[in-house]
Amino acid sequence: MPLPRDYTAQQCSLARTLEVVGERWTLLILRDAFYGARRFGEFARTGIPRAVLTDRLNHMVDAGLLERVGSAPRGHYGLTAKGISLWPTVYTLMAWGDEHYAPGGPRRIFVHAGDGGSLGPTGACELCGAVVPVGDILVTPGPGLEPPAPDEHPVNVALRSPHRLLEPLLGEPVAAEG
Amino acid sequence: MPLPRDYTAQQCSLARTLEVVGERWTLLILRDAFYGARRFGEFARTGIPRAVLTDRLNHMVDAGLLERVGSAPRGHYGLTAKGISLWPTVYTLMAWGDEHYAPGGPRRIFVHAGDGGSLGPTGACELCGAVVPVGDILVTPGPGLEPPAPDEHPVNVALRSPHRLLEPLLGEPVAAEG
DNA sequence: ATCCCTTGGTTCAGTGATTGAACTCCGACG
DNA sequence: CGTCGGAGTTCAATCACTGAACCAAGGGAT
Repeated sequence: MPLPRDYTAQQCSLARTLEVVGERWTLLILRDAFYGARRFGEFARTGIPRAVLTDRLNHMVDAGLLERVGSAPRGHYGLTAKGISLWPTVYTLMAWGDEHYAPGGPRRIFVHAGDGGSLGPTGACELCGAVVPVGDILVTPGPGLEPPAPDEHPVNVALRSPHRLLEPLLGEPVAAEG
Repeated sequence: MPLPRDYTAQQCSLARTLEVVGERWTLLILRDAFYGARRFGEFARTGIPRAVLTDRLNHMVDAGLLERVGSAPRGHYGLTAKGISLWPTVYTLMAWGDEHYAPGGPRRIFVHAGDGGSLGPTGACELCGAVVPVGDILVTPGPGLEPPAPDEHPVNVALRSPHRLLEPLLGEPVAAEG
C-alpha cells in the first residue's frame, strides 16, 4: 500500500503542517536556516545523508519555506516569509528540549537584541514582554553546549559566539532581499 | 545499519525533542490528548494503524508525556505536566497550518475561557494578552471545519461544540488528578 | 585547453518503519 | 459458559532512510 507524505482524511491543521515539516530532518534543516545556514554544505554539518538533504531542500523550496538563489554548485538558500513564520514552532521545540533533556542547562540561549532580555518559553522577551521579530534575536551558546570537537565544522564554530538569526553564518552578509 | 529514534551527535535541544515526539502520528495523538481523548479508541479515530497507536502510546508513557491508569481493556490515558508543557508546540503547529493550509479559514478556534478572547499566533490571549493555562482554553469549531460525515466518530461529534481542553471528551469528567 | 579541486547531487544494497487486514487476548455481562 | 467489545499482536507488502561510492559541473591554476 502506498505510504504518502500526507495524513489523509485529517480535519486538522496540525496534520497539514506535518505534511510539510514532519519528515525526518526537516525541522533540523529549518533550525539551521534560522541560524543563517545558506549553502548545501552548511546544512550538511548536522550529519544528514546527502540524498535526504537534497530531497528535503527541494521539498522545502516547493512548499515555499525556502527560496533558492542560483544553482549547484553555487546556489544558496534563504527562508521565505512563510518559512520564517515557523519560528514559534522551532523555538518551542527547542525550549521544550532544553527544559526536559538538557542536564547541563540549555544548549543555546536566545536573546532579544534590543534589550538583552532572554526569550521565555513562548518566545516573548522576558524583559519587555514583546514578541520579538526573528531578525532581532541573537542565538548565543548556553551552559549545556558541549566543548568543541576537533575539526569542528565552521558552522559550529560560528555558533560559539552570539549571532543574529537569519544573518549568514559564514562570509560577509549580502544585501537584504526582504 | 540501525535507524534509531534518535538524532545521534546532535548538539541541539530540538533534536532531543524530536526523538520524543518526532515519529509519525505522535503529535496527532498529543493533540487529541489535549482535546480530552483518554481511551485507545478515542485516539484511534484519526485512522492511525492500531499497532502504531499501541507503540506510540507506550512510548509516550515511557517518555513521561502520558500516564496510564488501569490496563487493557479498561485503561485510559492522561497528559502529565511534562506532556502539557508541549502545548505551545502543538498550538503553533496548528496555527501555522491554519494560516497557510486552510482555504476555508481555521478549522478550530481556541478561546480563552476567562474572557472569550481568541488565542493569537503565539498562543497568548488577544484580549488580555496573557499566556493562557491549557485548562482555561476552549476549542471550538472554526469556519474551515468540514460538515459532518455519516457515522462520525463520537470524538468528532463532541468536538463540534465548544470544549475545554484536557476535559474528557466522552462520558462525565472524573475527579481532577492534577 | 586541460587538469584538479570543490561543491552539489545521484545511485544502490541493506535495513527498519509503516501499513491494513486478520487474528488473539482478556474482562465484563447475561 | 458463551458472547461481545476493547485493546493489542502478527504479518506480508511497501516505502523511508542510510552510508558509501560514484557522477556532474563550475572555477581556478597551469
